[in-house]
Amino acid sequence: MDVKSKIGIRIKELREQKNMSQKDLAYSADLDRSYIASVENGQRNISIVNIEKVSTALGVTLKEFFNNGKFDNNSTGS
Amino acid sequence: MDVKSKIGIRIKELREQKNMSQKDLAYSADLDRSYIASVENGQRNISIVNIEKVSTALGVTLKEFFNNGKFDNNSTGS
DNA sequence: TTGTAGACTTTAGTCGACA
DNA sequence: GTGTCGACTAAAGTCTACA
Repeated sequence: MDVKSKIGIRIKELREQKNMSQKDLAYSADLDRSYIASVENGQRNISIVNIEKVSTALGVTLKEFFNNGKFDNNSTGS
Repeated sequence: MDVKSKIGIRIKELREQKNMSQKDLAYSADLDRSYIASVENGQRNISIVNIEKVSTALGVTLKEFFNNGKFDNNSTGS
């Protein structure tokens, strides 16, 4: 599984834990809702600045965001 | 301090631990050397795909990359 | 060995609309 | 509430070159 998908799944799981809609998250992170949708579906290569915005909106630090089994192995080839 | 600078410092510290030059890292991560330079100096908003490439080239997982005091607090406002 | 600059191509990210 | 599409603007990332 590639990083874009991992990030998307992580965002979605944190968002649902907070009972937020994509619209809520988009507003709170100051990003476009349709963009959040495509990121969650692993279609977009999100930048670090926006990952931080989303993390903040979800109430976690970057460290916490990445402190998850999904990120225990990189998908990049050797 | 903003995320772009934190990422840059983190990359540089890991790179120096491995005794790699920017050129080595660029080659290994399949990115441009001048680009690595500007990322290390906090001038670029690197994307997640490239963060993973760099992490892999540096021999750490994404989890390890972000498992660092610098990422304990987000710089994004409230 | 690293920083930066300029010109370039590709993609991130916005916005409105509709299923 | 979410996915996607099309058209748009801003910015990522490449490449060559020189201090």
